Amino acid sequence: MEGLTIGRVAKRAGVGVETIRFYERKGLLEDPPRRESGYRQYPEEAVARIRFIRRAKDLGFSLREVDELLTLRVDRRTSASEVRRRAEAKIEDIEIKLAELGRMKAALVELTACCEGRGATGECPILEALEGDSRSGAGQQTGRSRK
Amino acid sequence: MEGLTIGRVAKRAGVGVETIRFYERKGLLEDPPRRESGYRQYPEEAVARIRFIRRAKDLGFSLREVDELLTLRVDRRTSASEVRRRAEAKIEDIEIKLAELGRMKAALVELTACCEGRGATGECPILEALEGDSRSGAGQQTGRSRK
DNA sequence: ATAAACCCCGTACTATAGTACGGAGTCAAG
DNA sequence: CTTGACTCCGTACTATAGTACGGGGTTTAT
Repeated sequence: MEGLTIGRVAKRAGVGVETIRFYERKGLLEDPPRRESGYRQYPEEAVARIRFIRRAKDLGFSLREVDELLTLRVDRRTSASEVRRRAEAKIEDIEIKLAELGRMKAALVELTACCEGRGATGECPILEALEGDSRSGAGQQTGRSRK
Repeated sequence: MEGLTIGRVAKRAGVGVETIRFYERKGLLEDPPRRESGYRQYPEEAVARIRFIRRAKDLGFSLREVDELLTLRVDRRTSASEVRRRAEAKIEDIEIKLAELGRMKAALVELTACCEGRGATGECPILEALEGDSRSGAGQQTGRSRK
């Protein structure tokens, strides 16, 4: 048995078969070799690639951006300096995300501290925690009406 | 002039007017008070709230998750311990994202180092950098436990 | 007081990222 | 050699997150 079938890859990567074919159509996964029967034969690395796509997507990158990340490599068409420039841009994107996630986490941590400190009657929503502590009172009332 | 018009809020938050109405329909923004003419009147805080929604979305949270983040507050319907539990779950989500972003950044940094070192003929794609290094840099302690 | 700019609402359309369907061929076990 | 699971392909459908449109009323700047 040469290579993995699409179903096996899907299972290992934790996605559906359809998703793999979809990524292939989008150019995120290159077309794998086929058996005579037409069945796709994937190398082991395909699993890592798909997992990467998933992770990046969950971090707020679009599939287009993921593709840009994945094709960041030095080859005959792309100079090292060009790759470097693009990689640095991506690093900056990531640093912004890291900083914002950090702030968000800090706000949540403060919020849990809030819960600890007061009883069941505080307010302390995340936005206040984020802004530092704007002003007291003035709390918006949430008119709950889920769509 | 009492409060901001939807257009002003949109401009300050960096979104379109339609997006604000959309968030309102989705329950992410509560229905603001109106003038007699029917015009929405927003308080200043609405801008921060919309910016928060945008940031969180760019970090890979769905609008539903953003809503969950925004409604994390202690009020009469929600006990402090419940809020605490939910907040802690969110903190864990964020820590996972932080760890993955950290790894991704490390891989990109290694990639740029690659570009530096070799000429225009290397390969060194991001997946290799990710799988390859394994034990240098990448300082995030991910706490692989849980779930 | 008039025109430009803004806002109202509902509806319809778009892009992204999948998911599902269905008829046909293929593979692995019993 | 048959059966059931898996694969092929194209097409169609879904959910999410907006965007655009169009016919009106309202504000505001000249």
